[in-house]
Amino acid sequence: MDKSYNPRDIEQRLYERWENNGWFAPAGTGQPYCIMIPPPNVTGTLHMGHAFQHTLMDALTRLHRMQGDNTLWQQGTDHAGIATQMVVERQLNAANTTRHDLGREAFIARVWEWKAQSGDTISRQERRLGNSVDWSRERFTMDPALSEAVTEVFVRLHEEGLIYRGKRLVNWDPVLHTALSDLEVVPEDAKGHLWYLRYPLEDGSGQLIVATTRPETMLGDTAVAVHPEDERYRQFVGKQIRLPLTGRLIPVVADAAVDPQFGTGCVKITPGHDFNDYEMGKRHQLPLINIFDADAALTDDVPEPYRKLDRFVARKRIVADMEALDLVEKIEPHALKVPRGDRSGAVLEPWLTDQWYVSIAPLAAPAIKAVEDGSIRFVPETWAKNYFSWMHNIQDWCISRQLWWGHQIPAWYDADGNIFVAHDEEAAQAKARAKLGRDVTLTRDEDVLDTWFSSALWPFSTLGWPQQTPELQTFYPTSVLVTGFDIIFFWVARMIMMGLKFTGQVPFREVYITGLIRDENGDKMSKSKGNIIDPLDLIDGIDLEALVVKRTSGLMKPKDAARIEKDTRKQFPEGIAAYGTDALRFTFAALATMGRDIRFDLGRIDGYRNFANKLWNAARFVLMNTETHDVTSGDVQYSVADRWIRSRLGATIEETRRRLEDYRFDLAAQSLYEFAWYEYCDWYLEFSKPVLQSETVADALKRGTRQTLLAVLEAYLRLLHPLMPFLTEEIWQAVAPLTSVEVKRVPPDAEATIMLQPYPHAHEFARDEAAEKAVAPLKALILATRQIRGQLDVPRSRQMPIFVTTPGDQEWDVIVANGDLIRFVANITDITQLTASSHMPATAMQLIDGYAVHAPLSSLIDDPDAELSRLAKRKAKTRAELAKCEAKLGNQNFVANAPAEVVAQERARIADFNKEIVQIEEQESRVSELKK
RNA sequence: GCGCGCGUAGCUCAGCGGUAGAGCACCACGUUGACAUCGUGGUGGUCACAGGUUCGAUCCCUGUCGCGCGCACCA
Repeated sequence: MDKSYNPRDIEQRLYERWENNGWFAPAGTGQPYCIMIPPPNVTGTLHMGHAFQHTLMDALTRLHRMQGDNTLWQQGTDHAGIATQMVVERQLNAANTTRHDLGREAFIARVWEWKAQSGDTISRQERRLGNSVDWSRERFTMDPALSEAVTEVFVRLHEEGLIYRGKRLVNWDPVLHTALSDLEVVPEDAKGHLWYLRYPLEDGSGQLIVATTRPETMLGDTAVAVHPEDERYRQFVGKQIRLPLTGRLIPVVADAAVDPQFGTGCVKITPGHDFNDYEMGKRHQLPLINIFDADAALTDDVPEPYRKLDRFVARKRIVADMEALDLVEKIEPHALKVPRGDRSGAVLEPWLTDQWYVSIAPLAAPAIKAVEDGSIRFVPETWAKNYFSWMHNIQDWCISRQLWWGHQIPAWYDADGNIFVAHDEEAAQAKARAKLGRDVTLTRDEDVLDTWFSSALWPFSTLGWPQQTPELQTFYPTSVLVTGFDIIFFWVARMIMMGLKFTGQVPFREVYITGLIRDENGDKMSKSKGNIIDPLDLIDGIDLEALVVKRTSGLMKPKDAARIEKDTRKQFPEGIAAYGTDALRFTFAALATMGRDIRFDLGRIDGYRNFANKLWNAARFVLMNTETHDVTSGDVQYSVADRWIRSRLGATIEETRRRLEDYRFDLAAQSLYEFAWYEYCDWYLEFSKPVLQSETVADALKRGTRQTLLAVLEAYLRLLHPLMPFLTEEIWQAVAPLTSVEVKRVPPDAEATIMLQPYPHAHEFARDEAAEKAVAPLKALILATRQIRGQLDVPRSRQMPIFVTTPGDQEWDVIVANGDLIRFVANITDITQLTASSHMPATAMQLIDGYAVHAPLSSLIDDPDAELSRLAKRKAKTRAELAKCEAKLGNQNFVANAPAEVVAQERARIADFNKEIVQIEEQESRVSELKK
């Protein structure tokens, strides 16, 4: 092995080997375990959020595969209708052409080209992240088989009356020229105005003043409404108003939906362009006037001067004209929410169109029940609340989109407007013939389905539904869905509804909701903010110039470039270092705390890269001390240290397994980190050195230590593998052959891989209380000696003797038995038990856990004050603690009410502190002697 | 307006009724054969604030403040 850990050298090579051996495909003989990847959009590349979630999914997948489960991680991508169409349209615009120039067929061909390219990029990224997805089963939402599932679902829902075509107001995107579902509307805070307009009564008896944020819609007004109880206006109800600018007569109606407190209490009613007004219009049988076209410009149904004007131009014009007529009472500033499309950012317009809808209530009821009765469990549970509140208020789902890229709706129309929904044109024709008794000319609906319609089927469409395939029977319902809270409504809820509807079973048993990855300031990462980090740049590194170019090119608003460049240069003056996939993955795991967004902190990945390097070097140490020896045959004797580290590994296995089961990847990572660094490397490797380097230690004992070094490392690598797949495989390949563990190979003549070895069980490394207890005095003495050295600047290279007192004789026996070890690790000459009659030279003293360690230092004679000040500090600390304890025990209520255990513990502490103070004071007087 | 989350060391975050933790940063010392991507020691905290419950509260409850998010309203 090389002296330094270099991830670049190992990662790609290993991934190819795993993939080429087909080890990602389900092959376990145990329970089925399946995770459906949330299919990334083929709009571009994977971002940090993907990399994060994929790390967790891969960890779970690898864990279960090692446990022998029949494990499938289903890979695939999503066609992402609007988003992808926009990307390709933008490319066309850049080339000074449009999709309309190309025509539908050529345009779609063009999108397929883009899909191939983007899909390749995504695959490459997945591979670099080490994701053990089953590539042989990769799916795309517009694959023929998946499209067939979409058609099947559409036809069946239509047959049951759960899909219907309706004419009503929808959220219309006047830039993209498509309808959107409610979920795709993002209300944005805006500063606008409230215009108070005078509407004269037809009989000349006065006027009503209406307040509106959208004066241009007055051209479509068909009533003015007041609250029925509103005394101010009761007399006007039923009268007619002469609508200014148009001269139309509209009634004054009374409706309880009017808020008398708002504005003047009079509302202009525009049923054609406002959801509330639409409802009110229905209640009062008001006519509906459509004043906007698909671009949200005014139609020919308005007075001539305003025709063809854009809505915002028309607004100015109308306000000016009203002012000229002295019909504007006043204008107030007003904060409002403007509805914008989540993709285009355009201000949406409520618009009357024909669209397809899913009748949602019958689907929602069982989906609510599934979460209520625990068939599906949210982790963390708090997200179930959000799910319920949305599901209880859910509205019918508008599924048709006026786009080209997507699943075309399987509906055909004849010349009379009859609708025939069927799997294909032939079947539609058959239906027409059955109904009309003759052949007719059919035209297919041009619209496509909301992209989430096919995503909703993903858990079963990828497994072959509507066919009852073996895969479907084996892997459905899937085990867990790992995704972000931002798509609970878009995706999770809809999968549950569709899954229950078409398979009769839940699509997954658990939903693990991750936090969102944010930048170091807590901002969402986005291209326009210029704060995106490509996960591959963390793996491979990137220099500053390349990073700046990457962040500033292809911006929607090119003028952001200067700011982005400045911020980037400030934050990454050196660019980004190459950390490797394992370090990135471990960082994601360590940051994956429950129910909290994640600020991505480069400091963390730095630390975990170092961790990888630490393991690498620990492995080198183990190998260079074991490779040239026959470790597996001959007598074996285990030292206290050997038994201790085995016991600690057992505890770590237990902890890690438990944490992974709870989806506490952060705590699993922490337990793995702490064991490797603070126990195995910091202590056990040091303990092993005196044994291995001694010329007098028995071979059996050396063999015991070598076996332990190897066995603990080998099992630990398996324990860590789900989080750091590459490093663990690379080291394991070198380590496993030296151990006596039975290596699993499938088939028997196959190459060995850590991927398919069993995940460690705690019982393989049983707890050894006696060993754990025995190591405590060794650590205490070594730590105390180091503290003396550290605080008095005594270099480690300077040997010295120590005098010690122990809490009891047992501990002293342990110290005697392991004297060589302590002497070696702490670089000590002699260890002498301190008795009342001991004669000591000038010493520095350190107390720790009931042990006192004295180190004779000639330098103390020159500077006793250094020691005295250390002692004074320690005494103050001890006294403070003592005072707290005494206060507690002085409280009768505490003694009476606290558990006996706690009271006893406090009493013991008081005794310990008192003993410490005596020891400190004795030492103080000894040192003071030196000053004389 | 309803709901949710968060506020712990300079920074990023664990913890959670009984002696406040980690990484990074910082200070001092140190290259002996695993590792300077390192080792050893150290500095650093009224656990946002105020009440309450409790023998005991960073932890449980109530309220306040601050930050973020979702839903609803929004003429």
